[in-house]
Amino acid sequence: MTDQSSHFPIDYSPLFDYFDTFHRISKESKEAIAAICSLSKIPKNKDLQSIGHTCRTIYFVKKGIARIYYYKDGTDITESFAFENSLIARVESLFTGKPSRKGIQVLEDSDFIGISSPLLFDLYDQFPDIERLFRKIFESAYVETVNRIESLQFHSAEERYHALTQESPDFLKRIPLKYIASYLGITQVSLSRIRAQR
Amino acid sequence: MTDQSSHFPIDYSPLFDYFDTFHRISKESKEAIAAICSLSKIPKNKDLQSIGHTCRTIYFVKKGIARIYYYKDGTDITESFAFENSLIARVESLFTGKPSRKGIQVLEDSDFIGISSPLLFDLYDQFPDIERLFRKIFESAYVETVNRIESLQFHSAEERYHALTQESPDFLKRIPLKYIASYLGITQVSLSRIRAQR
DNA sequence: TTGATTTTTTAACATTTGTAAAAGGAATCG
DNA sequence: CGATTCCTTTTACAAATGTTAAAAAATCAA
Repeated sequence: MTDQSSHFPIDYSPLFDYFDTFHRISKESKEAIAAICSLSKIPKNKDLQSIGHTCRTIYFVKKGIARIYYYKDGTDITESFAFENSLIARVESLFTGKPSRKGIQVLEDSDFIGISSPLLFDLYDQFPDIERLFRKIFESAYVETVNRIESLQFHSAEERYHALTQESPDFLKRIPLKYIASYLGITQVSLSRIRAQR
Repeated sequence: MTDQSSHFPIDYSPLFDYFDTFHRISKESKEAIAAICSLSKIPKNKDLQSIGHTCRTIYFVKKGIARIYYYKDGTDITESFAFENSLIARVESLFTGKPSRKGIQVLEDSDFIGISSPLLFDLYDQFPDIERLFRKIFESAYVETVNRIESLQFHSAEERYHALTQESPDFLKRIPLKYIASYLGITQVSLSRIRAQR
């Protein structure tokens, strides 16, 4: 446990409110989940999880923003962002057990509730409602990812940028453009050009 | 039930062998799944599922190839392919219950085992091992999709083409290039150009 | 506040990819 | 077999995006 994590009393209500939007679970199940959580406070620009380690924690963003990133030929690329009241994990490592080539970096001073994934998966046997809850959560994330493929596969960079600004104006206010560019699959220069026209 | 589907005795062994690679389920669970399956034989170039309908069937490809496709500004775009011994479904409709803008077309004379998804989801309550099986199947599909995003987000068309030819030589042998082009996120002309160099 | 650092924009040019049209090949069907 | 249709390649040109470098703007820290 680092000095950034703690087992001091945590307010789990935002997490459980989030869970409720997918599937309601019993009081006992909530207690079982609470027992495998810890709080992490990470300052701006620091890594919550570093590249090369296997993903063994699913994070709920209580406050702040995080991004999953990796390097392609030395260039920093953002795979995804997570705002308040959402989960973030490097699923390609979480579900395969392999080390991740990706890291999680924090873009503002942020608070996370970390859920130990090995312990969580153990709970599935005893609490079927927890397994169902996370099944639904990841099914929903899967759908989002499929829709993102459609966006990358056959929308122009300009279309993707405008879709982003309309759907999530928060992106522009809170995330540096250099990170948004690679998220959209383009360079920072291209993004500047798109923003300049009009 | 169309004339292309039947409830005549089906050989489920390829399906259950496939399931076993994810999670072993009981004999009773297998029987319960078999009870909600039907066989579909679809001739080359016909649609297995047409655009506009809600996805209520998960298909296992026993023989042949299928692709999920849609139209973007009048252009036919392939989202994904499925070969023998894999599942295919329009998940963005399956998990949301909304009508799909996508269809499933068959590229060779093909045989499918169709699993009714509403009936399958009903089985989850009675057979937790079935829920776990499909949880793992879709987690795995989710991981594939995340990896595909990485490919589309920051690999050039040429890199994507060469990766495809190396990983799945079957693609080139069995799938028309016009479908492969849009799957890679490029035009047919661009693909021809990439193939021509060297 | 000031100076240093980081982020964003701009410019010039190279490369990749798209578009449209035509030609060549391959497959299909009577 | 021949004719038709569909698939793939090629060509020429246009548009989009990448690369590199520098300038401008914004942010950060002392």
